[in-house]
Amino acid sequence: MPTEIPKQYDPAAAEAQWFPYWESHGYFDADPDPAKLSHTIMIPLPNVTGALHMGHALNGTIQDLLTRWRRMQGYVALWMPGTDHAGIATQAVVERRMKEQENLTRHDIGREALVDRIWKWKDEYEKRIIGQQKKLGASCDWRRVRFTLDEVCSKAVRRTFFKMFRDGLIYRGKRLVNWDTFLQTAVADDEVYTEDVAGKFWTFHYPVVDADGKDTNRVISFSTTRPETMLGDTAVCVHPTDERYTDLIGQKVRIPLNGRLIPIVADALLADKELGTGCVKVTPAHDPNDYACWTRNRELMGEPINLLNPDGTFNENAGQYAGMDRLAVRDAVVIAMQEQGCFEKEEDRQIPLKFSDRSKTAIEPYLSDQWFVKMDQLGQKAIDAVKNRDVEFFPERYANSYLDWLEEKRDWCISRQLWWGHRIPVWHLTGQRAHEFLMEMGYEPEFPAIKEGEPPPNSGPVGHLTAEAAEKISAVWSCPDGKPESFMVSVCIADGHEDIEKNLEEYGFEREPDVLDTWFSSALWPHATLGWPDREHNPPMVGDSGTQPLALGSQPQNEVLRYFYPGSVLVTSRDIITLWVARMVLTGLYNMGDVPFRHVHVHPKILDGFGQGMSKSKGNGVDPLDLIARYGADGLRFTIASFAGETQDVRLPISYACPHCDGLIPQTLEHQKAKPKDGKKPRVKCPKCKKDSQYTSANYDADPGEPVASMVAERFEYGRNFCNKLWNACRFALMNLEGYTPGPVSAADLALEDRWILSRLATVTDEVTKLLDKYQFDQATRALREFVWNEFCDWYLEMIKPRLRVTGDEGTDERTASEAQRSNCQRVLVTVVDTILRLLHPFTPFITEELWQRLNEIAPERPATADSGKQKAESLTADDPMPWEAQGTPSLGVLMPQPATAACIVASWPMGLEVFRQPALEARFQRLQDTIVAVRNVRGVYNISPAATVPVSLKCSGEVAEDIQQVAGQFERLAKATLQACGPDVTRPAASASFSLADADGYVPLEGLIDREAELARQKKEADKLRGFITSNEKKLSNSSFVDRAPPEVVADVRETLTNLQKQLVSTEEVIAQLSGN
RNA sequence: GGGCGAUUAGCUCAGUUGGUUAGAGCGCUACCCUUACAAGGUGGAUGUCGCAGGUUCGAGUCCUGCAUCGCCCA
Repeated sequence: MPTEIPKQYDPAAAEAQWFPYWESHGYFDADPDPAKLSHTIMIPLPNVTGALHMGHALNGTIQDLLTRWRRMQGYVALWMPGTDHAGIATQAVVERRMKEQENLTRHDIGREALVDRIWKWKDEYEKRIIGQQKKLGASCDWRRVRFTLDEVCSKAVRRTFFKMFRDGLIYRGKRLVNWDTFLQTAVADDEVYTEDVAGKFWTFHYPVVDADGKDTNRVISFSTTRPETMLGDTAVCVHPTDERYTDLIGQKVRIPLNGRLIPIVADALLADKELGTGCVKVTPAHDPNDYACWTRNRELMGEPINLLNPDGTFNENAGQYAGMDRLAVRDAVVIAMQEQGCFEKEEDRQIPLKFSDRSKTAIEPYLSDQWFVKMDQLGQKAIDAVKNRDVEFFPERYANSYLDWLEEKRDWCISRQLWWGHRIPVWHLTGQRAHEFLMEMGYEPEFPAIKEGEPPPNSGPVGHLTAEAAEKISAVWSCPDGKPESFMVSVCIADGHEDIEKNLEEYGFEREPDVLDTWFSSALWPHATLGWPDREHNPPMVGDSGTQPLALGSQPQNEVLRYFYPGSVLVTSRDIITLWVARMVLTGLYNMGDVPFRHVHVHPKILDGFGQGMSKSKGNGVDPLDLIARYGADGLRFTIASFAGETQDVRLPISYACPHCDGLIPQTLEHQKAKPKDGKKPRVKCPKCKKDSQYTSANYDADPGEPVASMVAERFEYGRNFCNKLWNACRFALMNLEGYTPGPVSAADLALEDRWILSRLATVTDEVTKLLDKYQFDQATRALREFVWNEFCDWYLEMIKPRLRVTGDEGTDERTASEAQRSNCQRVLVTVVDTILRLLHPFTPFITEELWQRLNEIAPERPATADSGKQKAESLTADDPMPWEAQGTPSLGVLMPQPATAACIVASWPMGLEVFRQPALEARFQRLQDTIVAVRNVRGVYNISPAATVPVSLKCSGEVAEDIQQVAGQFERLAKATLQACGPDVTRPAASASFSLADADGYVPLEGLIDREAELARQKKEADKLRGFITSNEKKLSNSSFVDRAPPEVVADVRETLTNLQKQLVSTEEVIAQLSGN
C-alpha cells in the first residue's frame, strides 16, 4: 500500500478532493457557541468590477491562514465572505461595454434596465470571485456570504442614513466636487489621478475702474490656464503686502467679456507675490483654491457663479457662450480678449490636469448639491479609539496615516450621481405645499435663512415631526428668501415604511435621485453582515427563505451579531486605511457603540516586476488561478506567506510560458499595455522555440482555441518545491510505518536524534505561534521551512534510517531488539510528522490534509504529550486562559497514544511540547553537525568520489568524544566516512586533510588523493581567515573602553570566541608546519 | 510642499533592543539519477550593505544631509 504514494505531489487532485470535503463536513461553519471564544475576520470585500489578482490572493491567504490557525486553537473562527457593489466602478464598466458593443448609453435604456444589466454583471463576477477564493482554499463560512446591495446590507445602510439624518449628522450643501462630465457624476478624490499634459499659459489683464465704473488708465495682469473661467470670476486677488497693488485693494476691475465689475481683494493664502504677476483671478465655482478664498472673503465677492452644465457645456451664466463646450469657449474667450486688447501673452507649458479614473476624461471642478456626513464628532471618536488602543495597527506606523487623515475632520461627501447603488432615502418637495405639509404635521416652521454651501442652520433637531414618528420619519426644511413658495422640505424615511413613502409621493414629494457613495455601505460591513440593525433574528444564510429563528436563549435575539462583534482583526492593504478602515471604526462606534475590530493588520502590496502596483487599469494583474494551476494552491500560499512581513512591498517579475515548448518570455511594459489592433491580438515570441503565440492579458480575452502563453512567476517555485519536499518526507515516513502500533514512548526509548528533533520541534512550535501572534508570516514560513527541510529531512530522517530497518534472523535476540527499536522510532516519527502537518496546515491546507488522511489510515492513534492531542478549547470559556497560554507543565516527557482527529483542519494547534525543550542538547547536536559538515567539506574540496568511504579521526576532549561516539554510526550515512579514532590522544596522520572546529580537530587521511600543495594552500587560507577574526577580537579586548563599557556578557563572549579561534589557529598552524616540513 | 517607507549578492528579499569578517531562495558552478525526494543530494564562487558626514569601544542597524524610487496627503 505505501508504495502507491506517487513521487510527486499532485496539487490539483488534493485541491479537488479536500475543499468539497471540508465544506460538506461543515468545517468552515462558524456558529455562536458560548463555551468558546470567537475569532472574527471580515473580508475586505472585493468589488465585483472584475476578477481577483495577486494582491487579493495575498490578502486572502493571510486571512485564511489566521482563520485556520485560530480554528485549530479552539476558537469559533468566522471568516465572513462577500463582495462590494462598487458603485461608480461597476456602473462605468458596464456602461463602457454597452457603448462599445451596442453603442448605447444609459439614457437610451433607462435606470431600471441599466441596473438590471449591472446585476447580471455582478452575478457573473461574484461567481468568478468566489470561485477564485475557493480555489485558494478560503475557509470562509460560505453560508454567510453577503453583498453590499443585498437585503440585509441595504437595511443597515438605510437605517444608518436615517439615524444620521435624524441626529443632524447628514446635511445637503453646495460643494465644489470633481465632476466627471462623461459619466456626469461627482467622483471622489481617490477616484481622480493627475497627469501632466501639454497646455497653454495665457496672460491677460482687466481694466481697473473708478467709483463710477469707468475704466481708469490702470490695468491688472494675471495668468491662467483656463481662460474660459473668466466668465465666472468674482474677484481678482493680490497679496496684502504686495506693494505693487496695495493701493488698488478694495477697488474694482471690469471683466471685458461681459462687463461685470468685480473687486480686487487681498488674500495671503491664494496670492503669491513671487509667482507670475502676483495677481490671480478668482473663480470660486470652478477652482478649489478659489473656492477656499471665496469662503474667506465671501462678503466682498458675492455668490460663486457656476458656468457649467453637467455635460460640460456652459450654461446661461456664460451669456453669449451658453451652450458651447467649455473647450470651445476657451478658444472663443482668448480671441475676444485679443479683440478687446486685453491679451498679453501665451506660452506653452506642461499643466498638471486631473482625470477621472473611471472614464479617463478630464475632471471639472463643479459646484453642485451634494450630501455630506459631518465628521467633527464622529471623527473624534474614531481618533480616540486608536489613541486609547481600542484599535491597534500592525505594523504600528500605519496608525499615523489613519490619525492624520481623521484629524482633518473633513466632511464626507456621500452622494453620487449614479444609478447603481443605495438610493438616498430622502424625498423633496418645494413650494407652498411643502409649507403646508409641515403645518399638517403639526409644525410651525420659521423661516431660517440658509447660506449656500453651508449646512442648514437648523439641521440639528429640526427633523422630528412628532415624538412618536421619530423612529420613522425625519425632516429638514429651508427657505433661503423667506417666501412660502421657495420653502423646501426634505424628508427622510426609515427602512420598512413603504406606506409612508407612498403617501409622500402622492402628496407630491419626489425621491432624491442620487445614490450613496460605495464606502458608505462598506463602512457598515463589520456589523451589517452580522444582521444589524435586526437584534432579534440572526441574519439569513444562503438558501434561507427568511430570517433565522433562534434557538439559544428564551428571548429572540441576534446571537450572531452579539457573538461575533466586534471582530478580531482586519487584514488589509495600506491604501484604504483612510477610505475604509477609518470609516468602519466610525460607523461601528456610531451604530454599535464599539469598534469593529481590535487589530488592523496592514500587509505589503504585490507589485509587478517594474515596481507598479497591480491594478485592472494598468493591465498588469495576474490571475491567481493561472499560478495555482502551475504551482498548486499550497505552493502559492506558502510563497505568498513568505512575502508577508512588516517591512516592504514585494516585486513579482512575471513571464509568459510558451505554450509550445514551455520556454519563458519575460513580461515587458509593452506586453501589459498591448491591446488588439485591427482585430488582431498581440503575440509574444518564444526565444527558445521561436514560435509566437497569444498570451494571457487583463485587457482582453484570447481567441478561443488559440494556444495561449500563460503568466508564470518563478518565485512561486519556492513554495511548490517546499510542498514537494514535505510530500516526499512524509512519503518516506508512510512507507516506513508498516506495522506501526500505537503505544507509549518514554524518555528511555528516545535516541539522541529523537530528543534533538523533539526539542527543535518544541522550539519551532513556540516560535511560529509567537510570530503568528505578531502577524509576522514571513518569519514563520522561514522557521517552518528551515525546520522541515534542513533539520527534519536533512538530519533526522537520515539518522533514523538504520533504526527503521529490521535486522537479524527470525526469532533471534537481535531481531527482537531491532523490532523494538523500529517500533519506538516509528512512534516518534509519527509524532513529529503529525505535529509538522498541524503546524503547516494554516499555510498549506491541501497537502497537509492529504497527508493527514493518509497518516490516519496507518496511524489513527498517535503519541502526543498530555496536552497536545485534545481539543481543549471545546470546554473553554472566555474567562479561562487559552490552552497555549496555560503554564502547566506535564510531569513527564512521555508520549501517550491519542486518537487523531478525522481531519487536519480540525486538529488542535500543537502545544505542550515544552517538556522536550533542551537548549543544551541542541547546542551539542550542533557540534556533531559541524563535524559532519567539515568532513563533507573535505570530500567536496578534494572531489572524492561519492562511492568512496573515507576514514576520519577527531582530536577532542573526552566529553566531546562521548557525544561523538554516540553517533559514530551516523558518519557513514551522513558523510560517507568511518570514525576511526576520537579523543584527546589522537594525532594527525601523515598525508591527511585537516579541519579545525571550536572544540575538535579532524583529520582525513587521503593517501594518494591528497595534493600537498593544495592542502597547504587551503590551510594557509584558513589560517589567514582565523588571524583576521583573531585580530578583530584582540583589538576589541585591548581597547579599555570596550572592556569597561560594553556589557560584561558581550565581553565574555568575545573572550571565549577568541580562545576558540586561537586554539583553532594553533591546530591549523601545526598542520601547516607538518605539511611544509615533510 | 508635508508625511510614511525603501535602497543589502546577477534576481527577489531577510537581517530582532547596535556586538565575530553580513544571510536565505532562485540563478551560476563542480560532482552525484545513493533504496523519500533531480521540484533532489553534497560541495563551491559571488557584497565598498545608495552616497557623504556624525554619534559610539563598536554602525547594514542610531542621527544629520544628499541622491534615487514608491505610496499617502495637500
